[in-house]
Amino acid sequence: MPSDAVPSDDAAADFGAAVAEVVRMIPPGHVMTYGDVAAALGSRASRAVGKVMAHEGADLPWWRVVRAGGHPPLHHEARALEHYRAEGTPLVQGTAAWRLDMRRARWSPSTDADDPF
DNA sequence: ATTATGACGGTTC
DNA sequence: AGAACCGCCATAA
Repeated sequence: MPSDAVPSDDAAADFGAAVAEVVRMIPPGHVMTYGDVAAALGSRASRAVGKVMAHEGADLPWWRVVRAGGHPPLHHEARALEHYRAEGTPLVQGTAAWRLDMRRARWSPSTDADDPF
């Protein structure tokens, strides 16, 4: 049965696993934009990243992945806010809304550079 | 191959 | 600040 393998599952898991890996290495108190995550994979598929999160993000700290500009993931801002306050993510106050302080919250995988290659 | 969609990004009005 | 439009990439049908 090993000769069968699972091509379709492998192909999708490649991008999905890459996204999951990057998201999992984001430290608390910091966030990455969908575009940054995609850029870390060498792609610009910010949308594909979001789709992966929606599908496999159930096991990932999805709240550490936000949109550009400092806005949290759509349909999840309330839940994300709880996590940000709990982890000490720098937030900025608005008149009727809040946003992340990208200047401090934005983080990059190269910052911690655990990757030898 | 083609079409439509998506937890997006950026620009423009 | 909010809405509209286009661009970009990956996935599903």
